[in-house]
Amino acid sequence: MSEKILIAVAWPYANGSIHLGQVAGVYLPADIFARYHRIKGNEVLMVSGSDTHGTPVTLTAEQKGVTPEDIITKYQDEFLDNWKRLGITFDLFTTTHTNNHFKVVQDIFLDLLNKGYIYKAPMHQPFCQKENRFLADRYVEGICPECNSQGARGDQCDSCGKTLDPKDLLNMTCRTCGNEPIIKETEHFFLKLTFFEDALNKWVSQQDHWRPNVKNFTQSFIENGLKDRAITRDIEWGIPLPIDGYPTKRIYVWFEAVIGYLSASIQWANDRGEPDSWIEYWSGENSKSFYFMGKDNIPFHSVILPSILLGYGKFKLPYDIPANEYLNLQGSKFSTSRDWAVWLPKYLDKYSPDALRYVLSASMPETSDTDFTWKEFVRRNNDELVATYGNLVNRVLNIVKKNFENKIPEPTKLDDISSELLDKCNFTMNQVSENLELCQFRLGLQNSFKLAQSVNRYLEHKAPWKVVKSNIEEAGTTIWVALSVINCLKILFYPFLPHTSSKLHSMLGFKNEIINIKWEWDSNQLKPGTKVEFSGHLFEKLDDSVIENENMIIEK
RNA sequence: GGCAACGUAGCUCAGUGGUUAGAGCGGGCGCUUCAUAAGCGCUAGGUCACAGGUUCGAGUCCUGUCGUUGCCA
Repeated sequence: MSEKILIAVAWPYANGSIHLGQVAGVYLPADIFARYHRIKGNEVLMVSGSDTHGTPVTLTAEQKGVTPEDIITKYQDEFLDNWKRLGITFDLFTTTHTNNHFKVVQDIFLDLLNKGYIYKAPMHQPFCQKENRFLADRYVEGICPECNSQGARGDQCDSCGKTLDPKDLLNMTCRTCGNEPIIKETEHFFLKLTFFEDALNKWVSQQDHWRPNVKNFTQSFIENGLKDRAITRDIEWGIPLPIDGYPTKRIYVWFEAVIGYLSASIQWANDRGEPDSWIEYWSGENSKSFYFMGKDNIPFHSVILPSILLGYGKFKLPYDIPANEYLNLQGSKFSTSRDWAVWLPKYLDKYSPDALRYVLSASMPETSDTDFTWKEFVRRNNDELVATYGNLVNRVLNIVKKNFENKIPEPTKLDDISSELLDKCNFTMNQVSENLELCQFRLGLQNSFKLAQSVNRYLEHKAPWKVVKSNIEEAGTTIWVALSVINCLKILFYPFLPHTSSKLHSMLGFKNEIINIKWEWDSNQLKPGTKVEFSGHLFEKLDDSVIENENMIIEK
């Protein structure tokens, strides 16, 4: 029976380009998972969108002298273009700046307010008297009380790295007008996380299928004591409160952004003209939800979102939260502000999407931080992707071209080694299936790759290029076996390397689109006599000069 | 300062308390030559950071030290 699989993917801030760290940790694993489940025959809903309401967005807009709308439009367009080129197949990639999202968030806010899970309380914030507004953390700067350096922001000192409370800054000034703000009392709405502590604790302790890092982190987060958190701010950019009397307050991003998964699901259902079709994904018996994100986002999905869902009461809690660690760049964390990154749009302008998908899948930070270097990128592309897989397809199709008039040969009797190799296809399909369902993407890729190596070994042993001179039937059988396994590789690699599998699909003589394939393999899928067509190498070899050139760009 | 994670082959990384610690790449030797100088086989290479402890048994669990990184105040 087919399942409903909700794939909820963390929302990128719409104030800068996507970098490879985000691809490796979030978007690529989500897409591999989605593609697998789709061809497995499950119904998949994969949603995400631009996070448009954080202070990063307003700050970027002010720095560039444009409106926040200009910024989010620009990056929303860029993200959509990037997903298309890299092959990240969202069912909907929306933004948090839509009427639908506003309405869904406000409904939930009201519901939780009425039930007492949201309450009002006073707090103290910096206030600029000249501009007559409260200042978000990043809108104030001053002297760091820790290291005495100038220019520390309200939330953090860039010089010593300490995180700060704005009211501790010395000589605090307003970042836009330069005046000294006062500390003023204001009222805010708080989410009563403390109320859900016991329920959360019980729920988390039962999640034995979670990754250990996610479960451990969440448990210690809860054991350290949850605090009710303010979910409103005195700002202009964001979602207004759905109650009278607070025209200058907005709902804070970390409350509304996680609700985006729900509002996006509703939007998706409306857009396809079946307005109730989202419900099964959120509350159906036969549904499971998976939330993909980087490790910095774990508590938002394992504590805050579940609290909101528990309070609202109608929907299932996350089934799994396969958060990844970080992909570092040459040993240091990717950093947007320091421009220490490899940017996805720049990458896609120069190199192939599947090369990146392969390299990042092979070194996906599933259990610990991993490292991206251009040297390793070129090496994996050339020595693994091109040499083992690309060359395999190349050499086999070449023999078909030279000796079998570009037609799939007719097999005769199979010897043991041939049967064993065909058996290994079924074995690998099951193995990789299990890997992917457990979100072990790196292992799944490795196991698929082993099958490609087996075919190379098989060819070495059978030497059809020799046998063809004396016994064309036997050579034809060998080539038929090799082609059958290559057809299996096409399926196995499809979640990882969709563009390549698509190309291979038509090379093997199939006329339908790749999306119509199933996660099912049978050696009879290849029909002897079918014309195959070699339409160029699957992968391009990269010159070593790429390493030097790209290193110069990131270290500029 | 507090907390957490990590430290395994030259490099990048796997290793649910249980044989002699693994893979890929790189190194060395050989075979092959259909193929994008690709492929296949063999081989070398480890005090599992260090020191204690628990255990019949520790890379794995505990304590401490050193080192790296991240998060928080």
